[in-house]
Amino acid sequence: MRDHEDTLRQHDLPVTAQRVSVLRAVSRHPHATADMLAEEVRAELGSISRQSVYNVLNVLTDKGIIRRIQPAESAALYEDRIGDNHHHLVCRTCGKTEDVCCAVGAAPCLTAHSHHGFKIDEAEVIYWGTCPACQKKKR
Amino acid sequence: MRDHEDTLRQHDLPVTAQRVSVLRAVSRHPHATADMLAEEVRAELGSISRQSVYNVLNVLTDKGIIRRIQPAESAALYEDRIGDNHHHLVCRTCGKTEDVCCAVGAAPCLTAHSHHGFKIDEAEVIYWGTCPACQKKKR
DNA sequence: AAGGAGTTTTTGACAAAGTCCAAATCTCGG
DNA sequence: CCGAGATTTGGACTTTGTCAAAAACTCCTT
Repeated sequence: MRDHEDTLRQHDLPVTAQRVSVLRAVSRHPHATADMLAEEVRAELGSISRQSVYNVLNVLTDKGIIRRIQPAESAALYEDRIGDNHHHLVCRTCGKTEDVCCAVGAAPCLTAHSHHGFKIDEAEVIYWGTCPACQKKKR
Repeated sequence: MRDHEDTLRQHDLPVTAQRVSVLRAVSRHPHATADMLAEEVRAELGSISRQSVYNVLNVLTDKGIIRRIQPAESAALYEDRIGDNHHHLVCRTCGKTEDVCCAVGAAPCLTAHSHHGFKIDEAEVIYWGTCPACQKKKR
């Protein structure tokens, strides 16, 4: 938690209980939604407004302290782990989300021939499939 | 339009004016939202309910006749072009979306070492960047 | 340690994108 | 042309998130 306070200060963000707690929650629960994180924070702080959760998540995302991923058909998910260009694996049935190391190497897909004059700054990859548990259920 | 009727029959879907018109609209405007498509259909048919647009789009997507893409921060987009494993390039500033041929070759990313026991069936890639027009404006 | 400027948090209204449900309408095979 | 079954409609509702103004807090300065 001290770590988290330091992180905030390093980014010139005033330290508040809400921010520290959200940061802790994200860190404990990678791939959680804003709603799930709000629950976590409430368990710790007693209460927090929905707006604050969004405020904090937006600020942290803007500063690059956390990363937001938004798989289709789902609310945004947040994670701690940044700067290592990993991708995600999402179960079509239950939504379970896992990290996947970059298949090809380092920032591979960025090699998209700078098509159409676009200046590309990120390649987002989501693998869709069925998780082990859901594979079993269906059979 | 005849083509579209045939497409529907081939998939055992009763042919309705709404379906044919939505299909035409998607075909004319790749990367359009449900809302934009509803406008198009209204221009052609006079009217269509919001629910029907969603019904039709969902059915067509389920049958694999069209494809739905859902970039972060945007409503779902629909497109005609399927089965060629192409990806997308989205402008962070104006949302403009373009097709990109698969950078590496054929279904490349699917090589994600079937991690975690997941059965992967699709690799979705979105390249984020800035389109030429927005690059100019910013300077 | 107290004061105050500038941020954050809170509250409550609002918006966009979809879904749910029941009633009305339409399609297509016989 | 009929009727069973699928589709379309309209309206309420849900989810996820943003806006704005007032209250509360953080942290720098003294």
